[in-house]
Amino acid sequence: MTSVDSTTPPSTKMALLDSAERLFAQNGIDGTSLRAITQDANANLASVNYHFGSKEGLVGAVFGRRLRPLNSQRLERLGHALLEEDRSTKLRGILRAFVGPVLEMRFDRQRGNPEFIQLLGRTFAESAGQPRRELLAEFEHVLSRFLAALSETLPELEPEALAWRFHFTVGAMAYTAAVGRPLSELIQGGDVDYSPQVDRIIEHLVDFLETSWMRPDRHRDRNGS
Amino acid sequence: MTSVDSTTPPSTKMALLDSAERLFAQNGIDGTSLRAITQDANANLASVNYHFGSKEGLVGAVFGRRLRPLNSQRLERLGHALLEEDRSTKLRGILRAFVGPVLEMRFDRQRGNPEFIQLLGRTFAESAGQPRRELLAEFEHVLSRFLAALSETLPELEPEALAWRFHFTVGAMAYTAAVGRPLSELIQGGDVDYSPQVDRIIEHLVDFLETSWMRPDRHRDRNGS
DNA sequence: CTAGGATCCAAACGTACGTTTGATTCAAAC
DNA sequence: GTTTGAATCAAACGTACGTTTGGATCCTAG
Repeated sequence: MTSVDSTTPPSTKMALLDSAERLFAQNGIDGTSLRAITQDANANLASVNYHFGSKEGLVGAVFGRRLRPLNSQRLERLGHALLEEDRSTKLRGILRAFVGPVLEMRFDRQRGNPEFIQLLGRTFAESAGQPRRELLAEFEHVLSRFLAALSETLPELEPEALAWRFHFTVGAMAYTAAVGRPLSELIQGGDVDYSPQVDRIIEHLVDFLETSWMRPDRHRDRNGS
Repeated sequence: MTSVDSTTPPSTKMALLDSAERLFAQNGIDGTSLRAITQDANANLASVNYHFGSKEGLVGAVFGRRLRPLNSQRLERLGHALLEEDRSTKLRGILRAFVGPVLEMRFDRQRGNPEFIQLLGRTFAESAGQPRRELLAEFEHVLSRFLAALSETLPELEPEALAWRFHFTVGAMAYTAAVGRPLSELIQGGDVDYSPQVDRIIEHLVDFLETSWMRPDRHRDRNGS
């Protein structure tokens, strides 16, 4: 379930990727030692440097393995969404194409890799202001495609409003993916399994976002500070 | 400007807090060594353990110094907002009381401490799923007060919808505070100073949130999975 | 059967970390 | 003028880290 390719035999390389992904998500990248990873994967300490060159190489491999399929799926769904005619339906489709794959990978225990998404959000927050260049490059194409789609669907929106709304959209999604349960419950210390509710959570979020995106822009002639 | 109390002489203790806050925000808590902090503060390596007992003690002091005033300000503004009669105005007031102090502290170079907010968001993301207990305890009271206020203002909202909307609200705010500029610009690598636009950003976010909060709940009889 | 490349492994290397120690400085109290 | 306690300081302690090394082991092609 954890290995991305179930046909190949369980190689040391894959075991290292799986262990690293899980431990990175739990304790952070810097907080995870190669000793912990290799021990978890039943591999030798030197195996990481042999297979990936360095710890940094391992980090890149962990991200690349999941990020490529994730973004492909987003773009494919975006393509379908753009075929819609009704404006509201199209908007919902775009938003769903953007947040769906991430939240499914986060909450769906069957097909998903919850820990990778947690790692993704974590890494993004850690690098606030100046994200890892590799990570940003991987996203750049996808983000611009979605921005273009939203701009076409809501042509009356000014660029500034578009930018901020997209920003808040990413924020709500990333935070949901990173924290994984409502804050209110986090306080009470509950322990509910949210994996059966994936689609419900996605609909909650898409509802939340769609409403805000449809709102007319009121900031045409205000001034800050 | 950085020290919280400008009347007292520049003590080693305050210098350590200031340096730690800045370096923690830049490189993370684990990524910042006591040697870096004490060097930055022109203090001796052992001074941290003398004044704060341990590195963990220093971390707690860094958070406590800013968190107390921040949450006091939130509750005070919440009190004023609750005096409003018009529902929409009251809702906007509550949302502004919640996100305003954080974003002002993030973007306002005059009165604010941008780096602390960055540190806050970062720490929250790092601890995804199981935040630092101290940090959560500090917030618990504030969060429940805001949840109660929102529930009273929008009594027709079901608890689940309320919980998720509040969750998305925190997400959009936290992400904005952590990243600090629109993603679209982050890709292009721009270098605009957003500090003069504090109020504008807050209004964008409050608009975004208010619209979603006002939406009627449509999930009364759906089922997940 | 055997060469040779890929893989694994135990051990060690140098570096950086948080913390502790014991001496030293300094200013107020008596 | 002496005492006392807080504050500072250089130095060292033990631990953990990422990486390197060089030999052992495995597997496959010739």
